Amino acid sequence: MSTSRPTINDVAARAGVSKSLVSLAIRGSDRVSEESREAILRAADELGYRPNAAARSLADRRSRTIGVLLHDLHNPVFAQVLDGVQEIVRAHGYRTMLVTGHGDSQREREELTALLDFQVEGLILISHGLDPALAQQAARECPVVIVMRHDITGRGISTVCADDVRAGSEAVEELLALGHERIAHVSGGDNRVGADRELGYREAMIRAGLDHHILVEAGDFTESGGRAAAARLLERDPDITGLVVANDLSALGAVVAAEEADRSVPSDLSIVGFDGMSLAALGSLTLTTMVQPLEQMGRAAAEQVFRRITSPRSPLSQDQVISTWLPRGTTAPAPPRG
Amino acid sequence: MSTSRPTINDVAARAGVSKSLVSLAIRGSDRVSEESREAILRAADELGYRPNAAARSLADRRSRTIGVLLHDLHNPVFAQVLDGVQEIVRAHGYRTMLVTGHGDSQREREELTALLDFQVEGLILISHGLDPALAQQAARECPVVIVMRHDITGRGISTVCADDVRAGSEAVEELLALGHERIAHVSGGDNRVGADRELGYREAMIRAGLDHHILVEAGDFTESGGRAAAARLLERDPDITGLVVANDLSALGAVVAAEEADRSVPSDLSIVGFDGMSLAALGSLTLTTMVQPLEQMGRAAAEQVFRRITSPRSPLSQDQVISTWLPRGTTAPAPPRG
DNA sequence: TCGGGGCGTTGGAACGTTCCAACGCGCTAG
DNA sequence: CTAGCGCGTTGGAACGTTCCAACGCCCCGA
Repeated sequence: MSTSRPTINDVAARAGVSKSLVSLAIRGSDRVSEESREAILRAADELGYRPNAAARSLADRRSRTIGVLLHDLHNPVFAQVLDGVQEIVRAHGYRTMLVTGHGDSQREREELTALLDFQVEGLILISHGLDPALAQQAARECPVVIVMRHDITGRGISTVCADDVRAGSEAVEELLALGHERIAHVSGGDNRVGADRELGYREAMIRAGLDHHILVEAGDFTESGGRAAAARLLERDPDITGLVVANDLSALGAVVAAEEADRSVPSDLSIVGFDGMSLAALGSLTLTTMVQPLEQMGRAAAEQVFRRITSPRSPLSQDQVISTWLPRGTTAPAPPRG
Repeated sequence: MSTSRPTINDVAARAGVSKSLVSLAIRGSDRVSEESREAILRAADELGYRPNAAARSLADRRSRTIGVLLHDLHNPVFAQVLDGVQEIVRAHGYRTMLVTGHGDSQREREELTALLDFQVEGLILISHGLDPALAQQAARECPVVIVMRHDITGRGISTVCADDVRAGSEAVEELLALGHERIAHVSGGDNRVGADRELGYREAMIRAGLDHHILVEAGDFTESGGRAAAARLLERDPDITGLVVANDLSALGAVVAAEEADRSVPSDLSIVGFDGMSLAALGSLTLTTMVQPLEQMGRAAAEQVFRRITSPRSPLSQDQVISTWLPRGTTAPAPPRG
């Protein structure tokens, strides 16, 4: 027993067959005699043989791995999308390789590079801040599917998104139906998802003839960003009764800001988020939100990747999924005019 | 330009040098002349050359990768530990390869196998349900550090844990100090972390002479499990005024159960969690908890892995970190006896 | 003038696997 | 009785990289 790992050759020697036959047996080929198979598997077991994944992917020039770039792991929304991705990837006998960029473009570039160095056969990008150039460059080397933003296009890029503009409008319309008029918006910052939801907000306000009540402060999809932006809004216009916040995490922050400003939710102030993250259903005040089918988006993305892997000429898709209104504890009819 | 990727040989041909020199130049060796380096880097750039990680780790016999097994990604606690791990791993110029087992032992075995096939140089295991045999087997192939449970030992295994027994006791003692006596416990189920926190609870109750008020229901570290267990406790003994819940996620569930049982938190019922997960600080009712230094635990684990990689004979450590009481919105003095 | 040393450079071997063409054997059909 | 076939098996080449021993060259000192 030497210091380093046993190889296929060691197994072959021990079983008294050739390395080729060991290779076949290990992979479960049916063209190996029962006798040989048995001897080989026993030898492998006795030696503690473990196939070397690097040598494998070098020899067959494929890694059987899908790379996934996530914005970060703290927003549980990404975990939900990832569950959908993993389900499909595993069903295909592939593995996922997961990296996060923490919203830092330089770091996202490094992580993406590492994935491509690993010869991932497909790439799923789930990061609202993503630099389009990075995605386009990656798409020259393998199929790329971008989740949650549709504004990055190019050769080899498919997308899976929600109907963010419409969802933005619907959030407003539901508040209108509850009698709210002074509805303000905490945006998601400088990225397409945020911009779309904001656009939906603005359009719905205009359609309702409430242009003059349009009021927006920039958040950044984090809880603290949402809290700060909501605080600024409540200071700018104390008469606000409705708040459409760009995502659930920020909306949770907005709830805190509301209470700090002595507004009780939902009786004084209604708050709506986006995403439907599972943790927002917890706590004493469960969040009203525009739910996105997160796992389904993950599954759709993975399926598209495999479609493109198996037939590279298959058309690029631009999937869109539907968000739905989920009223919970943070919305109520507008208070009577004061 | 063939259909497949350019290799080091293509770069060499284009730059008019040998592949060996390209290899050196790409890795930034200083024994390459300025002239050659320039020609090589230009050629590589023009061809879109990308080093093949599989070939590299095969030739090197090292992957420069640390494997991390996470229980799952939905509990943000794991993301926090992971942040600490990544910080150290990146500082060493290594990469992390992340997998999750979702608490399924069979799946954890598969994922661990895949990591070992990839020749990870070290392994960090963060999963309370982990099968000890898996860890022990893995430890025969590379350094293993287990986070959050100290009961798995063996050759090649180090641990990084919190002082769970003491933390369990301290949670009780803080409630005692607030005047509570009927303090019940939602446990974390069949694993060591849960068992330790429960033990701490029991010991503190006994020390306080409150043996007869010891009351435990089993949760499973999830929000729904915590909710159900808390509901059972409140039904078994309506006079409970304090609830020590095995982790924050379950404690959030317990808050919901309390409200469903018409108990207001914290005036009727005080609730304490464990972990200090960041999302528990959100919402209208921020959770009182025994905080663990999660990122620090991640850093400690990664540092221990590298210590063992660089000097394999270095001693196995059993790090313990300190949990601290963090009073927030879910605890209050005990209500007067009814 | 020549020998030696350093420096930039080189080809070949190795890493552990998969693929491929080809082998020998026994069996069957002609 | 033999040609052909299928089956289980085999060695060698390939995958893209790193490492190593050795090369030629130039410069310096003797």
